[in-house]
Amino acid sequence: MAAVDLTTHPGHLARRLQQAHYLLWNTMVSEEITSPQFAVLNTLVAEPGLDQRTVGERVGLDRSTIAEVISRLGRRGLLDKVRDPQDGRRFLLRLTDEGLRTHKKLTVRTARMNQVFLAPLSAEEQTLFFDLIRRVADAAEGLRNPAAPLVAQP
Amino acid sequence: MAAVDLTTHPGHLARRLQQAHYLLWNTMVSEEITSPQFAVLNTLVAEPGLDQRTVGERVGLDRSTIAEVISRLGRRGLLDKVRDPQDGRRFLLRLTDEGLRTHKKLTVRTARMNQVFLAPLSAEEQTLFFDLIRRVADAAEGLRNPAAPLVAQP
DNA sequence: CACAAATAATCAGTGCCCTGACTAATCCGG
DNA sequence: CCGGATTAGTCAGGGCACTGATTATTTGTG
Repeated sequence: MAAVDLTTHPGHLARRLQQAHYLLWNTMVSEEITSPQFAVLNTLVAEPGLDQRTVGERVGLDRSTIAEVISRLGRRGLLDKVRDPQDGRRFLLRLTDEGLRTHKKLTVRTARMNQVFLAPLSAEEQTLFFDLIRRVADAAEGLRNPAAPLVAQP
Repeated sequence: MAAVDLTTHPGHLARRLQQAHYLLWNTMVSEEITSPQFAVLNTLVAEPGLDQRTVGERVGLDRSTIAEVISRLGRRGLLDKVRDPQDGRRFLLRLTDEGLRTHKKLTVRTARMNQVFLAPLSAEEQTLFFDLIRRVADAAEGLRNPAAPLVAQP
């Protein structure tokens, strides 16, 4: 009695979507480098010398998780970590040559994978897909920190 | 150079969407019972006496993960596990009264949470949101097991 | 200047998620 | 009826994700 239909639950759908993506990534992109790891590499290609916390902010990972991911990338020799001489709390991150090469290689494969992943949708639907997901995710994230409400609510 | 825009990567978006959902679930539904745990409870409300593997299939979890989730629910006294007398490999699962009560309570809260989560979208957009995600997830899952192609590809 | 508040990173603990290797039970063809 | 294939579940191992507590450094104020 009273069981609900999970296919109308966005959380369930989100989990399934991510699982599907994980699977495809593993077969089409890399078994060593994961999608969050690629996101970190990508961020450091765009902005070399960022500190750990900021990288986490860019890719959407909390302080603990980003530390683990970076430690793995460091162990694989894809990035270097040095204390910020200006601020002894920070570590500054920079890709190694190997890290840059890896990013380049995976960028190509990732693009291919995205095409396959989104193939079931038409071009307009793909745009909509991005837009809808982004709006929902952004809104939920906004609830996290009440922040300064731009408009006063009566 | 050559960094890509992660906001056009479905995998990145899917991860962010799930994180946002996790957050909202934690604050609006339960800090003890997780969304996958609720999915298992829900499946057993609909079909009491299912075996572990089938429950995993229903909610989209592999044999290892479903075993962990079920072990946690068992420890909390929300379900019972008994050997199938007909097939000694299987365990049959059934909610306890406490499990049923928990499911009922969370069903209400989950519905409220889904409303908040989807609030940024209009009714038509919500329908589209489900449809697009489902199609992408289903297609990717289909790539997993080649299965029997219904139509011959020339 | 000194001390409290804030900040960057780590650590411990919990839970989800997968693969690959293994055990135990059942099924099926000879 | 018996031995090989299949199937349900476990276990080891790696990675992602969060919270709460702790440590080290910096900042900001009296």
